[in-house]
Amino acid sequence: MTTAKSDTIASRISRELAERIVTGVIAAGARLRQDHIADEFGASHVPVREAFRRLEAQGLVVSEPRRGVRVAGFSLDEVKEVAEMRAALEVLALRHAAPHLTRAILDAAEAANFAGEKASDVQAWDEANRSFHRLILSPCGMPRLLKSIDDLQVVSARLLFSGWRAEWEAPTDRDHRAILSALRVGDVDQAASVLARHVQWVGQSPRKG
Amino acid sequence: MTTAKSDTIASRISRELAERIVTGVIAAGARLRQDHIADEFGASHVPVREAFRRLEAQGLVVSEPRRGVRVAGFSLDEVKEVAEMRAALEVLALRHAAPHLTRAILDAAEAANFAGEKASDVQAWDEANRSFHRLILSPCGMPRLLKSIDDLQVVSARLLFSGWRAEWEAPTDRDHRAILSALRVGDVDQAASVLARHVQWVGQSPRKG
DNA sequence: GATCTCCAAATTATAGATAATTTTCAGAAT
DNA sequence: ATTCTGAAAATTATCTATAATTTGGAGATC
Repeated sequence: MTTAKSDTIASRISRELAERIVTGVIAAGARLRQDHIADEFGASHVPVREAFRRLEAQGLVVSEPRRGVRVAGFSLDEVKEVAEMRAALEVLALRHAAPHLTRAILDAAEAANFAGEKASDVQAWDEANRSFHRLILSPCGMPRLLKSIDDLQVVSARLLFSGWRAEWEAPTDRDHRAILSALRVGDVDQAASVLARHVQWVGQSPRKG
Repeated sequence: MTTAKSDTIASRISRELAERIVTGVIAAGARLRQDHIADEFGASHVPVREAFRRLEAQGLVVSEPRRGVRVAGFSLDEVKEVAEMRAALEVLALRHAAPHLTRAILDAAEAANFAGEKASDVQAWDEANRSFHRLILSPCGMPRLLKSIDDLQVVSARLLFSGWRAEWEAPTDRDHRAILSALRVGDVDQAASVLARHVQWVGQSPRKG
């Protein structure tokens, strides 16, 4: 819960800002002023600027040379774009991960899915959903690919938090189950196909679930 | 040729360092020391640090919290990984770009391809190759996707420059031609399939063409 | 009343200085 | 000779100060 003691200030700031952006505490398009943020964190603006660069790399903010930094907007088009990228990359990761998936991993993924279905708020569901995907994709052993997927997933999460918020109920995740079933019987194509559809569906309901 | 006058120092430094890394002037694994680089550019280390963050985002350097920054290595595995990511993303981009491709664009791509075949050094060939891909993919209208592809292409280029160097001759690019032919007759699937194979081939010859 | 000009305030970008951490290496102990 | 120990040197991370640029708006002009 508490920040890992010996982390750099810049990374602490970037994590905190990322969370605020994803959860909608800071709205899309809002301008981020380095001095104000530095004040708030009791730091100087130098680490704040570095945090900005990281957020920029993740696609959470956009920065114009001498005109400052603002939270990246997310139009329907952008959401779809991210969803399609995720679909393409997650399918790639799954194909490479499949040969290394063990019974134990699939069981863990099933547990994560179950946790998601029992989640009482968006945060918990998101957490479980993330775990599920990470569990079945990590064994691909492609760190750069996994990093990209992770960044895209973070951006996707903005949609999740913007759409609902208060009233929310966990959907029974048929897709996840179908993916697991297919993987258990070694039908990678089927699993990949469901995964692709699943990821794109997530990016399809910008107003209504 | 001269640096765009009113660019920020940080971005000038990051561009310059990126070029050195890609062309192999700075070797993989080499440590980058902020003060030394700052001295060399006649700047302070603050913009150097920001440049580091950008290079990190592009995957050209890796940074460990208080232990500095070093040029990212590129093992065979990493090269393959990047190639596969490129293949997946370029195919996605092509599928979205295809409906917007005009005769004029395809002609321009053909010209770029021709320029590549006549290129006398690696640099020129790389430039032409980049143009070709950019021309046929840009019309997809997905800026984030294009940015990702661009970053991956930069990383791929390291391989190119490391492998050859002095003696080098431009290959007649059958794949590019095949892609254009397929696109001209509207066979997107065929074009996508050749493109995927093509991109992965590039990442396949780490020692020998 | 609307638009333009120019100055003040706010903000970004860079420099220079300082604190904290890691690396290096000489010398002691085994 | 090899492995520890510890202090000096190098390096990273941060802070404070300054320069340069942009933003916002008051007052003048049409």
